[in-house]
Parts: sequence; C-alpha cells; structure tokens
Amino acid sequence: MRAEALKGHLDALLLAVLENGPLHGYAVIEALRSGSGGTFDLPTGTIYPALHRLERAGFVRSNWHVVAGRRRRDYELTGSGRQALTSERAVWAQFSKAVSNLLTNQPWPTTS
Amino acid sequence: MRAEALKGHLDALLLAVLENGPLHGYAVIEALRSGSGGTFDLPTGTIYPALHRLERAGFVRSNWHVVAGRRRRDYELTGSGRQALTSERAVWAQFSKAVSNLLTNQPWPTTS
DNA sequence: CACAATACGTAGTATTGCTACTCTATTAAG
DNA sequence: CTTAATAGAGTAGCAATACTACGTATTGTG
Repeated sequence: MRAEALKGHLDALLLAVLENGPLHGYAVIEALRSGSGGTFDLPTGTIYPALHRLERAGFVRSNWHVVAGRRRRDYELTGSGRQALTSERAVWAQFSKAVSNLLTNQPWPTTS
Repeated sequence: MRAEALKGHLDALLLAVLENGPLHGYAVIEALRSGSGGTFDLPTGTIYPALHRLERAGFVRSNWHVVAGRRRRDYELTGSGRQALTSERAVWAQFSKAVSNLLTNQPWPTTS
C-alpha cells in the first residue's frame, strides 16, 4: 500500500495502538502491521519522527529503559492524547463516510 | 475538516465525480461539496492544479467551451481514468478497512 | 564469523493540498 | 453608474508529512 495515503491519519493510528498501554517504536510498527492485516508496513523513518511529533504536541510521553541489553523508549498516551484520539476518531468517521459516499456516487443521506 | 486529510485521496474523488459525465472545475467543486454533505469544501487552488495533474497523467481530457460569454474547460474521464478509478476504489476499500480496524482496536478478521 | 533481527535515530526529498493572489465576464443591488 | 456578488479559470509560494537512504548498536543464529 502506497502509504502516502496515510497523510493526516497516521497520528490517529499511533494514538490508537498506544491506547492499550505503552509500546516502544519498534513494537508500534508491528502493532500497525498486524492490526492492519499487513496493509501498513511502515518504515522506521516514518514512525520515529511521528512519535517525536506526538511527544512535542503533548499527546504521548516517553521513558527510556534497557531491556536485554537493548535500549528502548516506551511511549504512553497522555490525557490530552486520549482526548486527541477521541476527536481523531470522529474526524475519521466523517472523513471516511464522505469519501465512501463520493466514491460510490451515492446521494448524501438526509439528516431526517 | 482539516482537509490535509485528503492527501492521496483527492484524485480518486475527482475521478469519481467525473464518472457520470464531464464537468468543469467550478462544477467539480460543487459536486464534491454536495456529494460529501459539505465536508469537502475545497478551494480552487486545490482543484485546478489537481485536474491539470490528472490531465498530465492521462486520466482526464479537457475541452474548452464558451457558455454565456464565459469560458469553460470541461474535463472528461479517459479510458485509463476509468481504470484508475477502479483501482483507486480498491485501494480505498483496503485502506479504510485497515484504518477503521486499527481505530477500533479490533483484531484483523481471519480469511477463513 | 557473518548475518538476521531488534532497536533507535537523522538528513534530505517529494508529493500535495492550502493560502493568497490575479484575471475575465455577467448579473444584481445601491 | 458604481459596487458587489457570482461564475469561472488560473498561478506562485508555503507547509505538512511520509518516504528513502543512511548510520549506530546489541543479540541471537547459521
């Protein structure tokens, strides 16, 4: 999958995979791959900068550990990260509905 | 709607609204707005360059007309544009399914 | 020992939608 | 008549962001 299609949605996915507990970058990549049935197989050059972006934005917090001789940086959701995830879910719902409707040439449902 | 979310999907939407017959740029904007229930209200600076891009790619063909003293440029789908639309629909189906699954933290359905 | 897997990272590039603007022509309002 | 609104096309430059291609280590496996 041409993952440029992700533009604007990656942050939501990252927040979502962190919702069940902290993960380190490498584990995030695997969570995205398995959770998407292999559709999203993202390179580290995509994930690490994105996680740093989320940290700068205050949506995640990171902690360094050393496990089995390897240094790890775990990311966990903050309160505002949870809030952001909620709003991203709403954005996605509206966005995907709009795209799906246009792609199937169906009339927009009336709000009756 | 943060319309940067469109990145990578706009071309598919443009091809889709042209599927029922040629439209000029301004009409494309209105078709996207009404077909999305107002979600996509895109500026001309987004639409015109995108249509030109699609023409360079060979997915649409344009014809100039003069209607009521105003010049118009109609865009119509080409054969390869129709093919591209078909494949874009498949891409969207897979993409949206993957995102939805990740956002709802649901396991990927087995292909049994 | 070589190599794959695990784990972190950055620099630079390319794509692409957006802002802000220009230009023409018609029509309605004052 | 002037002004604004609507229809219609367009560009230049900006900003966001995912990607490619690197570089650095450690651990486990052949």
